[in-house]
Amino acid sequence: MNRAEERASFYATVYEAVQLVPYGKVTSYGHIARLIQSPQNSRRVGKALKELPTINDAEEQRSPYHSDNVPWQRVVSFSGEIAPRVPMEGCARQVEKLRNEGVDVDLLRAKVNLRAYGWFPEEL
DNA sequence: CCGTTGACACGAG
DNA sequence: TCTCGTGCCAACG
Repeated sequence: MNRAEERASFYATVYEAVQLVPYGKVTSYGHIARLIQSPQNSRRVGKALKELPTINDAEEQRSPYHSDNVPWQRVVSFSGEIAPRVPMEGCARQVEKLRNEGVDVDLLRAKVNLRAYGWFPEEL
């Protein structure tokens, strides 16, 4: 497998795992990494989500995964904090999406209570 | 080859 | 709780 193929494979695995996170629940980047048997790659999970195409770009990129069928908003930091990013707009969208599905978000800290909304199964 | 970056994790204090 | 330091690892210049 060359590098591009390895990357596509890794990303697809990440997206499939993220699709398993239940509506109204959240998990962490590190947990997704563990679920896909790649515990050292939590940072890369974030990278994969960052590069998740929009539904419009998906077709052109031949990608079956896009921001409308992968619940990217359900992945947060290990502390429950919603990862800040530039542009900050993305972060705000994540907060809104979570609130729309009933997840309480501490708006001041941009943080979710993992004890109430966390989803951390040992295995798939 | 090296240094820097980044939607991260985690344990010490 | 919260701040820091350290570990990780692909991607880029």
